[in-house]
Amino acid sequence: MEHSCSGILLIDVVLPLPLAETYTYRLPESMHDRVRVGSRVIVPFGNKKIYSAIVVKGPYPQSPPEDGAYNGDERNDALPSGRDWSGWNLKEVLDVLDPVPILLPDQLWLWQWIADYYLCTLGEVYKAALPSGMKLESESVVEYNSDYDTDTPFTRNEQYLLDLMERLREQRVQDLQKAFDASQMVNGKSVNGKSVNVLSLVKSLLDKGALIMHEQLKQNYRPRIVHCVRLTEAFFSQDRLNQLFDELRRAQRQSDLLLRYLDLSKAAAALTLQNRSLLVELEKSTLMEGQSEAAFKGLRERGVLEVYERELSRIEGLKNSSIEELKTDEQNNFQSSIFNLQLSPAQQVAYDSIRTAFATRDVCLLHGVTSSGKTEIYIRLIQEQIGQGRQVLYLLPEIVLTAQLVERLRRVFGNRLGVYHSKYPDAERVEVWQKQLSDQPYDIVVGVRSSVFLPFRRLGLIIVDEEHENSFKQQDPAPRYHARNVALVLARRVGAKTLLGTATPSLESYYNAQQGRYALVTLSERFGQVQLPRIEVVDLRDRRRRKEMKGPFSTDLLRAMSDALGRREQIILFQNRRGYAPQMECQTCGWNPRCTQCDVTLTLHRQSNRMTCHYCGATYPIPERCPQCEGHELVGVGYGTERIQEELAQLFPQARIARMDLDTTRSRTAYERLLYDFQHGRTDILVGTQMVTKGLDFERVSVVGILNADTMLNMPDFRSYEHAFQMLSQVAGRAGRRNRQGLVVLQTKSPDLSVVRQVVGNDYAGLYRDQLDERQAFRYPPFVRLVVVTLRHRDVRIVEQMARDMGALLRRQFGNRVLGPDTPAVSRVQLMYIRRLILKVEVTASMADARRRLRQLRDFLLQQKPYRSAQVVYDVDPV
DNA sequence: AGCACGCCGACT
DNA sequence: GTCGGCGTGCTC
Repeated sequence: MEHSCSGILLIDVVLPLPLAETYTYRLPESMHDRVRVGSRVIVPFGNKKIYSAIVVKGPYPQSPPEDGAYNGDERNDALPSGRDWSGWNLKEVLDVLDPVPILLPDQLWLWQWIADYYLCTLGEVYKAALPSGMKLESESVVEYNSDYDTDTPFTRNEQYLLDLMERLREQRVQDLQKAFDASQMVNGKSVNGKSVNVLSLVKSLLDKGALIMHEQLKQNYRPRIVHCVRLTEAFFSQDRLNQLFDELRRAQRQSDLLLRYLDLSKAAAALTLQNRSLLVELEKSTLMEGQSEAAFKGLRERGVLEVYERELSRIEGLKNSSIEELKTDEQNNFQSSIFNLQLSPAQQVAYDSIRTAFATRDVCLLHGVTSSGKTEIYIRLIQEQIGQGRQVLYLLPEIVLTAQLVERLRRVFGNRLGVYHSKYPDAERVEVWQKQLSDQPYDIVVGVRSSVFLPFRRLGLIIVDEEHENSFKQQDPAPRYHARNVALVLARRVGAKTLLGTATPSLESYYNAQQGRYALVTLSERFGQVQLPRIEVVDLRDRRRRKEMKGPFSTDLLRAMSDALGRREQIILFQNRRGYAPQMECQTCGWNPRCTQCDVTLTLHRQSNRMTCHYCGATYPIPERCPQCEGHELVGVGYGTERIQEELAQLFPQARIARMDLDTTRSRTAYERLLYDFQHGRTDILVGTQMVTKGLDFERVSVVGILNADTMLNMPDFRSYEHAFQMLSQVAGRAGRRNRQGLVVLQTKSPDLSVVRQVVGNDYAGLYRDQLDERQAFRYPPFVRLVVVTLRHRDVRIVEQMARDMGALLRRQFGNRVLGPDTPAVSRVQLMYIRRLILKVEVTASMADARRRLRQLRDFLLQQKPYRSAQVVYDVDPV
């Protein structure tokens, strides 16, 4: 088949690397018709590496016709126009992965917008945008050369490795050392306690030709295998099961798990009719949501349940189709109540207002107090969009995306709902992506930050729930994008509406609403006549003086807690520090252990019995004696969640206490189990960090304790009051569900701060007014845009000089809109010294112009000899 | 980001 | 004398 413009065709691609440029490759004739903008291709890059790259331009002829008839792809005008490659020996594309592009034109446009706005490269956006299973990268593999004739002499180690390689066949270079060491271990060899450098052995063997090396693409996509669970033959009888439940009287979790299995698999019907085929196939992961792995093991060992593997077709997940059928009675009731979803009068008014607003406006801010039932309104809006053949993207901050919410939405939307979550296996994300490209995409996708990158063909609405949450902003690797703002840009591009929902709007969004840029809908009534909690402020200094403190607990709080426990109600305690004690101190000389790589004190963790740096993650053993004075008494100072939990166990020995923080929620299952147990009343007190503040709905929580609000109130950040208000209001909102008013005990040393009064009075308007005045007076967002410039270098003197130079250069361009350089509170992380500058750009000024200058400045500075090994990071619109 | 190339310290 | 440390420059 002849392509319309035969001859040599080129394409420009972006690689998944932090490189500013696109790269041009020659497209072999056989691929001419199989590549389009948005396709992935395999290309060689550098000496040996192979990557999957994304086509951003072409295919286009090598030399444009004289008359200039060729315009390139009109959607990619923004990309650098082709240059003359004649005389160059361009590399060839090795393979085409997607004849049908995996990116839609609007997405590529969005990538470019993000790269421009957030001052990063397209490659960095590529890396963030695609699930890793879709970004292939090669790795070096070495192999025994069987054609090799053995007359060259080898050293003993070489011969040893060669023998090993003959047995192992293909090995990844990065795994070799491990394989070598392991083999030596088995053979009881020890080379004077010194480890052999395998890499150099490999190199000499490669030189001698005894080994051969080549590049291999990582096999990242595997067909998805799911583990399914079934009841064994032996227990497939009503009588046998009854007997079993009897045996399991003392194994609560096992019997719960079994009940759940019987429930979800519809075993009841199957058992009554003695017909196995009525059983619904059940994925292990579905069964295990919130359950204990140990309990599962128990049932397996009893021979009750068995596991089998099943390969899933790429698109049609078993999970979705089966879940839809799995309905317990409770769920069925819930479902019908959702389907004839009766909105309360207040909800109805809000819903109508949003619809009216959307008739003429593109963005609407829904300001609804905690527990006002925003989700029901979302569901209505989603149903409406689906009814019109449009798709919906529902963005949530990571932690709020719980099994709880997904199950609830799934009951309404069944297999029209997709979930895009970083804690799910990557294969799942790849599947969601592929499904979105298929002709039967999900109508609604619930997802975290990165789901703004998913392809949608008919996007009608983006819901950004908990709009104020800072986790929508990506912090560390570039692109440092804000998913809410990207969502707004995407929606405008594709003509979709955006709904921002929250109980505590970010100042920016509320300001935009006040300015008339967004419609504003307020929902100030809690759903089902639940009252807002009463907030009692406890003055820590006063209680300390009056000796009314037991460790970190005021007697006020303890009284409220024991009352609640007496009524069999639940309690949430919020302490924003994980670990046992945030600091350690020698009782004799006052010495504090510090991280060797960072400028911070170490946190004591009792669980691991080590000291941990919360900045770089390094851990250290606890020294026996103080290295400074030889003293023996090294004690933890202050309270982290671990210690709170421990003290509670002393104070309330009968209460069941659980802790929820980064350390107890490493895995998704652990996280879900904590929530599940709390929700089902298996836990009385839940102690936790920020995590407990996020949109979790529990029926029986009547007391919320904030142990120390001061850490939040004293942050040296112009947003600290805004953040404190958000966090305190959110955690307070967990208290008080049905028929009883909840109580929040807020402990602080500064009870008179206006922000504390505003939290108590649920006075968002007051907070907004105060903060806005301050932001205006001191020129902070939303009146200016900020760009934080961070400089890092291993050498203090260089970073300091560089910061001064950067300051001078910035001031030459931007005058007094520059603050700094400053030394941040944590001035060194992972051996890198840090300095910081802040640029304020008036919202009326051209941000595009400022960004261009910033790019130039960075390039210029990094070209200076002493600064080459420095890092310059721009954070646009920091949070 | 890799990776190769190139110039200075502690070891077979 | 060499191995190997990481500073520097390049990748279509």
